[in-house]
Amino acid sequence: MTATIQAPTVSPVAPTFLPLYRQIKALVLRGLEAGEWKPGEAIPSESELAARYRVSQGTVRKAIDELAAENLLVRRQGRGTFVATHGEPRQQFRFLRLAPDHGEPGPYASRTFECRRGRASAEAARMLELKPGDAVVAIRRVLLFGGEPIVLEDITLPGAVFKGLTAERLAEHEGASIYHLYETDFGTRMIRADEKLKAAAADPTAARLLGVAAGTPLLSVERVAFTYGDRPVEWRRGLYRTDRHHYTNALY
Amino acid sequence: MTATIQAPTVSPVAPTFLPLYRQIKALVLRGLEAGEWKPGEAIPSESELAARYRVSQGTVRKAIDELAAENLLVRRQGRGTFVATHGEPRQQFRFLRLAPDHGEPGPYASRTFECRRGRASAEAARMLELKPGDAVVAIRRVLLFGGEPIVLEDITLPGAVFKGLTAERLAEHEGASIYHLYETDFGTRMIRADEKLKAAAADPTAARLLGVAAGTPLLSVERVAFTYGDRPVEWRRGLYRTDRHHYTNALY
DNA sequence: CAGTGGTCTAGACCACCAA
DNA sequence: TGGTGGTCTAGACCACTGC
Repeated sequence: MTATIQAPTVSPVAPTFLPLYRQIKALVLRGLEAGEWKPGEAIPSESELAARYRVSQGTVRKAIDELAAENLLVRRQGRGTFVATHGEPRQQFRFLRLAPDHGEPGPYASRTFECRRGRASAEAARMLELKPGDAVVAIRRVLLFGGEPIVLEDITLPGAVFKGLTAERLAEHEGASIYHLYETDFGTRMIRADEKLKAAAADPTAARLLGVAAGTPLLSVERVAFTYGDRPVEWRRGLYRTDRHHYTNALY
Repeated sequence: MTATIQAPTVSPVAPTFLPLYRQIKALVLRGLEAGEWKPGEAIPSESELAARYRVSQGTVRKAIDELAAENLLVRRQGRGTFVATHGEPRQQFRFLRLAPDHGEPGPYASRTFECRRGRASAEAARMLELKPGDAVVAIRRVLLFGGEPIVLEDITLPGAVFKGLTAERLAEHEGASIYHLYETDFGTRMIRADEKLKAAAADPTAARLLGVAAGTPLLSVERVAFTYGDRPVEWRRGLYRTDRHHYTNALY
């Protein structure tokens, strides 16, 4: 059988042949993007999708395999396949790679200093693919571990997407992942992020907020987070105290 | 068919059921570990392995899929499946995540200052799972990009594994990945590494070798690299200048 | 052209979960 | 017990490589 769900896009250089399971993957992805199934909900069973798309279950399976490998879906044997969410404890710290040098991680908390609406700087506009002057939301907060301030973060969001975001709403959400808030209150699911790390000296403000001396070396983590279709929806810069913590990374 | 290559290990908590393809994977892994096929060489075809292990080709395929996903094997359509190697250009910088802030990466070079044999410190012993006082090789070198010194690295290796390693041998190898040298000259293939990142102030020595002022914030990258069976075989600490470069990371 | 990996199918059966 | 994902098989055909 050489069923073709949609004619393979003929583009220069790129693959001249799009496997059926990739087409199915694209269709499921479109459903996810359109919100056909919400985060935490189950998508239809493999056999149901196979019937819907007129392909074998094995083909659907391979499509879902890839989406699960990309952390967009979560398979649970005997129960079904679910749309991934940042609400579950396991996903909570998926994007925060900080670990204590010794012992177990202490209790986590966040303190928001600022949450105001403003206009995108040239840099913010470039990072978020906006036009300079477009509306943005700027958040400044500190993350505490074991009661100690460890991370100072400046988060910039496109104002058009995050309309009703206030300091109060953030405070209510205290303790949970901010990505969960994006998901539940703004229908925006984070799926991927790029980070650039540097070492930087603490300026007086950062030094005060983190409780270190000015000039102390800090780990600077600049992150752009993306939702479906590689659309950037968050730009943040974090300054990490690394005297008793470190940023972990695994290479394969 | 419910063929069982080896009785599933009955262990507490752990899976009470080991799928056939995992057993095949373990067997292929054993072959890789034993050097049955050398880096860069082709392993037997899927059908050949299927016949050898008395399973279907699909089962072999799934085993190889996982090994390829872990970068231990490389599939090349129409040609075969090959043992991964650090010798190919594509693998060259797999473990070096540094990128210039602007423009293309400049030409790469390394300069080795020191390569001496010594005894493992308590810390080195812990990192490399040796006993304090065991033989080690200590290397100090600088990595240059576009002629500028950017990284200062101290590498510690278990002396028992790296017997004939000298500064001369390192110099001859100039320009290529050091992991390629480990592979070709010492039969030790790096497959995985864990990194811990911190910010640190440049001490006088580091400052001199990197051409910055003492106290300049540097990115400290501590890495333990592993070979088959999660055996640590390299411990290194790098100090990165991040005034015009940054460490990149992708989160999924 | 032969040989390799890559895709797709159809069907059987197993492991797991919830009701 | 029924439904879900997970495994395994056997066979067909396609895409790619090298001779």
